[in-house]
Amino acid sequence: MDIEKLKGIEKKWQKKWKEAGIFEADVDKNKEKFFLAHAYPYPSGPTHHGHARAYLFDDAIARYKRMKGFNVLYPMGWHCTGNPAMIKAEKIRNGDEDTIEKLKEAGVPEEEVKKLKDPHKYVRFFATESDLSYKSCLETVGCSIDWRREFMTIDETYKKFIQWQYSRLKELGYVQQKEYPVIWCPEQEMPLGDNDVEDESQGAESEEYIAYKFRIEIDNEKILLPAATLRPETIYGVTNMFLNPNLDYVIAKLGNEKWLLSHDAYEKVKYQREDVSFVKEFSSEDIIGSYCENPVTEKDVIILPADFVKGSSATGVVMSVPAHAPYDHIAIEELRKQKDVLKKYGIGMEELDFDYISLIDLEGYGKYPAVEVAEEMDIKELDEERLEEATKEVYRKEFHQGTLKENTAYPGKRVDKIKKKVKEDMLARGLAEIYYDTSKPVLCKCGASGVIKLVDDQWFLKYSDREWKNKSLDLLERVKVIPKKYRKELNYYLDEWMGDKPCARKKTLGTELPFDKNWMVEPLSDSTIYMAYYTISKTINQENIDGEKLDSSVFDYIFWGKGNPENCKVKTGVLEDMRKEFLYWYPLDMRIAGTEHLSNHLSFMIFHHAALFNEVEWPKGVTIHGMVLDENGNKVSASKGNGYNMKEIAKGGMVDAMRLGMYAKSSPWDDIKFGKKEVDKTIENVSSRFQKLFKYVDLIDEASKETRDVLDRWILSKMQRHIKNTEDALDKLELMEAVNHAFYSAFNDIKDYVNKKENLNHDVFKDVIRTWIRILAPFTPHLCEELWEKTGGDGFVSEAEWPKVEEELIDETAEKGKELGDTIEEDVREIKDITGLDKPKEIKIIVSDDWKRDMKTAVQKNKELSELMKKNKFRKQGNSAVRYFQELKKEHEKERVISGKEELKALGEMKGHFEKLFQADVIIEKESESKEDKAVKSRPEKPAIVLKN
RNA sequence: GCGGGGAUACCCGAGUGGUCAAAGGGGCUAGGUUCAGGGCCUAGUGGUUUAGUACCUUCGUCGGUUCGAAUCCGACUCCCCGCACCA
Repeated sequence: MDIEKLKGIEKKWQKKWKEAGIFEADVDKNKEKFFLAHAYPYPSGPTHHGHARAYLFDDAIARYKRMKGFNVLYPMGWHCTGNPAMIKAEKIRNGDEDTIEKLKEAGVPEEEVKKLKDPHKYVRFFATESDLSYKSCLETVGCSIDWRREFMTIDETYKKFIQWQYSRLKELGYVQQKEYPVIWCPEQEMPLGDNDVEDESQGAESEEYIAYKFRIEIDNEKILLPAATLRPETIYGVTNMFLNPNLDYVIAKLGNEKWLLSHDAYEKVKYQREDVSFVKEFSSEDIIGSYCENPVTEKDVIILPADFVKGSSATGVVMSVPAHAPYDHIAIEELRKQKDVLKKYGIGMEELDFDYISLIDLEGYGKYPAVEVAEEMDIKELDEERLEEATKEVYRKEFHQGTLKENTAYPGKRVDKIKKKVKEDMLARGLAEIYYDTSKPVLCKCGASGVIKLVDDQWFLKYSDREWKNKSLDLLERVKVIPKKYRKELNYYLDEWMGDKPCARKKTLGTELPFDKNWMVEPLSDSTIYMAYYTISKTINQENIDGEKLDSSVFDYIFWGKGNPENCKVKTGVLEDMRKEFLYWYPLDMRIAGTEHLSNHLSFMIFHHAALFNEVEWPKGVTIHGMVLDENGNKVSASKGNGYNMKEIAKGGMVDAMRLGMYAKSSPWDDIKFGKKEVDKTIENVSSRFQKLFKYVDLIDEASKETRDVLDRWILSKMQRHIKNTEDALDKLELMEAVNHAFYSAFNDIKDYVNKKENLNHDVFKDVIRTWIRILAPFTPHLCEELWEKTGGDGFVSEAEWPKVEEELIDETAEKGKELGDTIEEDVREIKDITGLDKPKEIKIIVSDDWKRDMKTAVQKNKELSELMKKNKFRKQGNSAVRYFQELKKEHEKERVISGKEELKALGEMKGHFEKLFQADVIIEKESESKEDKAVKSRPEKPAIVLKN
């Protein structure tokens, strides 16, 4: 057999598997089921070997479980709802060259690219309909999927399933409508995600300011100065107000109140409230130098000029708290020096002579932390960057460690604990309003400036609901999380981090909310319990059930057993079948997803299962897979072009080599560095071993029959251990460990066996090879099918029974004997090195006497010297016995000691091998019968060795 | 900032109290397979040392617990990942 024959091997077996339908899973009450579901892929672009790795994890497990006798359900669907495909399609429609070029580079034929302007075509192309698609990728690498259950999330039938889910969640009170601030493009009138804004704007968030309404009278009219801050508690420390004399301000009517705002702020606030109208332009210079009233303390504070106040940030009205804000402190210091400015506004020096008001106690600082930090950092002027740093420092410390003083309404309270309450109190008293702004300026890719818009009819999933959270935590507690380290993180997300989540969007590919046709279900929110859909999608596909027939009563019956099947539009028998499938396959045994999905898909799955299903139907396992990085540590991705399309690898017939390499690289949940170069190298390396494997298989026929010697017994014993170790590793999902045992260790042993054995034992060798093929089958299925067939296996190896460990073949003595042989080889080599006796004519191996073995066993049992020396067999050895005793005391080994007879036998059986290896006569003798001086040096399992010329 | 994870020899990467100078792979070195190369095989790959031995130093840094630590505890330094309405 030649490695060349590997070409085409994948296709050959994939075709046979398909024809035989061996991965199609149906209800079988006589078999235990195993249901695993990988996160269904979002087909946004071409696939590569990075994708393959994630799914190969599942495949090995699915194949192993199948061989272990489980009825395995391994399905796949396509998550087509969402925006990226829509946006890409739109770009193609608009002739965006970059997008088109990238697709061509990735291998999309020119004439196809044009067709992808339709988002539905786009997702189909990358889901199933091309060599670049996910389906092609999964099929090419040999994933053992039941394709009859395939579906897309834009199928009418699936949409009905989603609508059922959302109706029921709403009935449970878990879906609610409320106000919500979004970053908004005023030009396009749509919310802006990070993908929609220029790079420098990415990461911008909506920030909730509290605007304190300072009061002033202008022309006998009460005007409010809304000073916006993120630190509501500092209202007690305000010494003055800052307005920018060079900025455009307006007076605007908000409800019944008149506010003074920067022009920019006025434009923004219109998106946050409906009752906003323009009154007039206003020059801040008219009131700089006058006083306004702090709404909380009711004290008057002076309005000072400040160039640094920006119109684009918050309201353009700034309250100054110099004791706790370095910026304010430095601004006042600066102003004190600017006599001409003060004079211009008629501000007397004495008016700047106010004391700072300290309101927060902070350990390690005096009354004015802001002043101290500014001094420490040696900030003397309005150096924006460094003041920003200082501000953060003060803010952080005061927030986490500070306590409010007597001059506030919250004396003794920790800032971090009371902040929220201060805000609520002030809002309740009508002294302040919420004002939203972006954390940094947002520039939309269309060129417009983003603003915060308050959407008032957004639908939310109420993940903040304590009862729901508790139920979900209860579910999590029963879930087996692999690897364990992610449980903590998951627990944190569920318990603390997750809040209400908007679950609907205006514009997206997907499903309408059943109770509000203005909204579509947001793409993450339709991927929560789809594993349940796999249990029925087979029937839906086969019976060609129309979406229209799937109203909520159908799902009520299938998933809850509620209602009367007679009243459903689906035929009763079919409905019963679906119900049976669901009951049989659920719960999900293993859910696989990437780490980035912990805080969304996986958490959502837990929440939604907790809400909608009985405890017995709750998912039982969550497993994380890692991703593939290239040699520079970058994620392998279609846009970077640093990945292989699987078809390229399949051409050489090397899919299995790549599979094995991937498994061996690291644990499935860890990231692996596996760039193109490394893929090439790995394939080269593994395939050379495959070559050897073929050679071994060919050897079987030439092998002769013999009685089983120590090497035969050893290799059989080792194979039992390899079975066991592989099995144990696979049960823990430790694929790397499993491959290390099943492939590398077994390979090394078999190689060793073949090298050392003079005449192969036909029976033994065949048995070994056939065991080997089976434990390798989950990893390299195509290759193993080929070899299985060649070695006369029945049917498919994919369906073969996982080899059972035959306890009676585990032979410790043979293992020890073989080890002994290895040690002797090593020792002889070493002695030759040291002595320079390069080609000894004779090698004497002197096996230690039995009293040494007895003493070793005795010492292992913690016997004392005095006790032992009472025995004749030790006493007659005299001093040698005492010295040996002391030597043994230093050892920690607790392994069984083999007898001198066993040792002699094993060595005898390997004598021929030694003679061949060293090209010398080998003499084996007992210590007591040897005339060599060195004989006394022999130890149990460590014979003395004498080389002679 | 919040939460989670990590630091192991030239490189990648196992290893959670003694059996650890530390798996496996790669690289490198030497020898062999006898004609070029590759492939394959064998051995070596912290240091000193020896008829097959023993000792010393080492697993981010500094301390601690222990008869004994890469492994446990504390502090520190550095790195990675997630922070949502987006798949």
